[in-house]
Amino acid sequence: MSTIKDVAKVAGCSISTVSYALNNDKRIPDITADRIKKIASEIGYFPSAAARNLKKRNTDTVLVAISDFGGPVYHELLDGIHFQLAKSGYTMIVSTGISSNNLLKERSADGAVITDIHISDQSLIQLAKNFRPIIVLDRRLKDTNIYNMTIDNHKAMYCLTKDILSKGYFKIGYVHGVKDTYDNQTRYSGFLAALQEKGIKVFREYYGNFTKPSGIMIGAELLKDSNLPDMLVCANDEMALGIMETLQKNGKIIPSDIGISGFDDIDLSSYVNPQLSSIKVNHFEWGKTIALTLIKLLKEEEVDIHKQEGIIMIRGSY
Amino acid sequence: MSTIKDVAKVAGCSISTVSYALNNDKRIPDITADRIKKIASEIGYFPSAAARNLKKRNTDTVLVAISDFGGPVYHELLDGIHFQLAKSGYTMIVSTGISSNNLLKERSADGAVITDIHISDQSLIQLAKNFRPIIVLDRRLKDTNIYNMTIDNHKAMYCLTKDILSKGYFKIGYVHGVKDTYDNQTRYSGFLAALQEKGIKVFREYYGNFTKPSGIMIGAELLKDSNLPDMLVCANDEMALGIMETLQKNGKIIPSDIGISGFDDIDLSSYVNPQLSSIKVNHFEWGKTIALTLIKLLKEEEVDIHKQEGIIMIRGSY
DNA sequence: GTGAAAGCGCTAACAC
DNA sequence: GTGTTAGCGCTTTCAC
Repeated sequence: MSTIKDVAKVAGCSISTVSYALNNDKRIPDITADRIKKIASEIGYFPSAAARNLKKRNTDTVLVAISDFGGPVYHELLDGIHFQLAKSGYTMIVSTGISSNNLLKERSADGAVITDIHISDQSLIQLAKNFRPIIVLDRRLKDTNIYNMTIDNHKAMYCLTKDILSKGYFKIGYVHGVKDTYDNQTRYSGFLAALQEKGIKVFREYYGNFTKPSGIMIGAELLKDSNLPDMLVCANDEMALGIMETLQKNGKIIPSDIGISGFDDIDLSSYVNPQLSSIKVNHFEWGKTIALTLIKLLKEEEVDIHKQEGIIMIRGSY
Repeated sequence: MSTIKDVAKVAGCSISTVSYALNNDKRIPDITADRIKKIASEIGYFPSAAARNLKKRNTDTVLVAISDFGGPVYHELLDGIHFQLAKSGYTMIVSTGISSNNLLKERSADGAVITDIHISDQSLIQLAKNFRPIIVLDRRLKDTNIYNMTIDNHKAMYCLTKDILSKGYFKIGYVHGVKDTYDNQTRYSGFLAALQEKGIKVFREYYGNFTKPSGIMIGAELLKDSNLPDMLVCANDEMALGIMETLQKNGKIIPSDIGISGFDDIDLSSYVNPQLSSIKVNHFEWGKTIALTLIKLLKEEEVDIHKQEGIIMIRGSY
């Protein structure tokens, strides 16, 4: 492993000159700088992140902490964040579980984006005190260094429900995800707002947990019911898909017997028949916005945090 | 930001005692150690990764560099690697693109797992010189610090083809992925080996690029052909799915008109009708094996590198 | 059992 | 334009 000293030795100058040259300090004339850079590359020198981070007290790195790598939603989000970060000269690292904790508390990044329900509000608040800005995507949380950027669930669900109502549906059931999550609550509230505006009551409510198996169970429950809703608004696609599959297997026709809608627009929703109407978010764009916001925060510039809009995808399922 | 000095001040001892206590050095009696730990936690002290890494010349961190976050295969692999790494006290970071390069060259991790075709063999070899062990999953490459761990494509494809032959198919076509990739070559060679064993010639070969659109194009090409193969062995699922969709849309019945098989067993392959026969790898287990191997390498223990076996999933598509 | 001190590889203030 | 040097926050050797 070569160090800055080795470069200085070969170049016949001091280590500070090497440092200046490699960091493009204007005081070093181009000829000298180029010579030094050439030497550095010849002997295969790269500055040590550890040493630089220690001295500069920053890492030029952003951490993205996620729950797991299997979520159907994250890919474009991560790609979008990385795209913007790279463009601005930052390095992005992604982590899960205990690794996220280690990286956060030992300050291995200058800022972080969190979408990991396994990290409690408590420990996030504690971590944030020692840390630089943290953007949370999966909850609302107000504290030092913590910023919330969420999808405008309420608005998107409100618009979707208005569209459903305009199609003449009125026996409308709602399928909840995990009850006290931010996503479930805000989606539900948007749904309710649209119904209330028309003076319509919720026909029935069902309780799932955002997974397909919970949708399958709700589907089975529905089949026993002689007085079915004519429309089912689901808090996410996975449950909607589970319900749809169960209903169709048992001879129900969608959308003529019963309409159904989801939220998230996962890939599979375009593969089923009829295609599932849902709400989609341009995650790549959202990722870019998040990264841009975090970069401003890191530079201590003014930020104006806004919610990401959902896009309503009306297809064949209602 | 509190440092080790702050803890020492409050505890009324030297920084070395704090360091010993926090690192569970047996020389410090439990009573003292506990007192110091309590103080540290009270003032919210966590050691700085940068300082520790610089002094210890290691990071206890492993980097996993991937092509992008959208690949259908990676989730369980990453989860498997993380599971094992966490169990052994390592932190895992995942990165793509330029970030991977930065992290690698600045030695932000002690070892790395690479599955990113965008990193050239050349730069990998160069990076590996300065770096600690690197395990590559997506190619064969022999050099200092570089270790290959791959799926036994040849064997899996050989076994699948043998099974296909035993079902009586003999006009067998092969659908290539990107021609000169490791995956394509080894899968093809397994296919050929099984045919040769029976003295059967390849009926026809088709050339795709591992994507669904390329499968769709091959499907269109097939439809123009009056003398179709009776079986299509594809280098991966995505192409197989594209072909299948195109053929079915045009009235061909699978498997009676033509059989088809894939490789990778992506989720979607169980959703189509008939379900696609394919080769599956237990990626979570494979991830654990990879992590275990890397940990041994980091500890400079003996390793015995073996290929991961594929599991043949015979379903309805042939 | 505890402390003083050296030093990991850099950056940057300061001197010339 | 270049060099000397202090010091970032730790770990660890050595002394006591």
